[in-house]
Amino acid sequence: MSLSTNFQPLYKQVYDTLIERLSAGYWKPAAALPSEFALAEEMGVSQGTVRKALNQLVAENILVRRQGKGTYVSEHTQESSMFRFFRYREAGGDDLIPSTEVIALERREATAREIEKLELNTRHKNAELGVVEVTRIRSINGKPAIFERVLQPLAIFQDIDKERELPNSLYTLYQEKYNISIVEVRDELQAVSLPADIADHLNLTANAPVLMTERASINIDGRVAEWSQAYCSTDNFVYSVSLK
Amino acid sequence: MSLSTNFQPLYKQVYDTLIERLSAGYWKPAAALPSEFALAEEMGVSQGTVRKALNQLVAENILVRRQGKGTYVSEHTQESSMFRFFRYREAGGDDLIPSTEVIALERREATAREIEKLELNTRHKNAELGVVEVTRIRSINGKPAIFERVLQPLAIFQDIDKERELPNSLYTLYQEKYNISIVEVRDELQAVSLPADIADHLNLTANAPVLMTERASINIDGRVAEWSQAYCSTDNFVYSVSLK
DNA sequence: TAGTGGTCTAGACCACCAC
DNA sequence: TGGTGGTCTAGACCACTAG
Repeated sequence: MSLSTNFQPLYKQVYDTLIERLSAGYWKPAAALPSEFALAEEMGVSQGTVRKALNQLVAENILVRRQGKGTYVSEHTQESSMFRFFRYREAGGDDLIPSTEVIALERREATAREIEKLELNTRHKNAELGVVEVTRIRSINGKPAIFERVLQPLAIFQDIDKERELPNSLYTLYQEKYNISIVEVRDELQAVSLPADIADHLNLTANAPVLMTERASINIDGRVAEWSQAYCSTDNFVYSVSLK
Repeated sequence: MSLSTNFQPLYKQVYDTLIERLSAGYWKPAAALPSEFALAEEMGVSQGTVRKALNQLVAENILVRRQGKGTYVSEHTQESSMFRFFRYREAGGDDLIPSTEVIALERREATAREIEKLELNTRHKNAELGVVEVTRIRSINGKPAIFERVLQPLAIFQDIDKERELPNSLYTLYQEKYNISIVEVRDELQAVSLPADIADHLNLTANAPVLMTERASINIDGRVAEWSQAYCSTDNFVYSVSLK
């Protein structure tokens, strides 16, 4: 076998091993990892090589390091999830914290388009095609602002429709109960006329121009874990994003 | 004087020095920097410390490294600028390359809001408040899709209204002629009703829902270099972005 | 005081490129 | 063949944390 085709730097191999363990839930959220020297000895590399892999994971917000204490699995708190992935801001730029109310919850089969968006067909033949659809209203300063439908594949979130209560930011639940750590979201935005049936929920007139966002949320293992669609009035706020 | 308050790691000092030189145009776009060892000797640090600073600049797309050849200043080509900062995509996800037509060009005073957005007041008292406003139509597949107004402060872009021709992606011009390297853009998106005077330019009906984006473009020195506003129909495409 | 991560150095070896 | 960046190691010293 040729080595050149398979060659991976040691730090990359260490990185992959760590990702694998984190994906498998080997270390729980907020848990401390072994020290750099301990990991280095276990994997048979130098401490500097482990450090390089750890720094990469820190850059991806998967780990956090605290000088003098240790290296920890990032915890998706309500606040950090909001701050990181919730992109609506006041026109001035101030952060907004929405409150959230679930208005419907249904277990059903995914449609063809949803199967594609959730990449359910690529998993395996005879894949579980059931999903839970959660419909929520998110309010800002007490006023309804965002109408959102979230799709959760049952293949990933077993019996999530049996949860007693859904938190404001679902990602904390995903991490704690289902070993799903969202590390990336992919948004697609369009301006559309507000559908009449949604207008009621937002106290807006039908056909008002609203922002429609579709979001695929990516797990640490690189696969789509959740897909959602939202309608948002941008009369009082903006979708704010920085590209580097 | 206390050292602790001013303490900066060596690699950070090297980084700052390099940023300063790049901002000043000490190295031109596409130019090769000295080798790691040469920089290390010049700055009195080890090669590993220089490497850490260089890698940071590579991560920020400011430098590119080619194994066996050297380290170069990133060049803002038409293609790379488009791919990096132009976020409109077909619903399927394929890249779009717009063509661009300038329909108006005016030199005038900035309004109060524009002064704030361009941060002209923070530069110095008696700052130059003149701007050039370029109005452009960007077409995709030959059909007008985006109506855009770009504001260029004369304090940064001297006599830019005298340019014979403006390229499709302005950032290449900024880098080549004005020593401005855009390293970040901050977008704010809203859904609005298409104003009547703009509807004509886009062959759309007035009041159609369109995406309105406001963009501040940030120079390598961290300051706003350009501010623009655009109206875009999203009937056939989406604004696509990934958050990590 | 002991253990952790943070910085910095020096040096070895490899892969790639150009002459 | 010589110069460049890419990887890896080993070790020193510092700063922070906790008992």
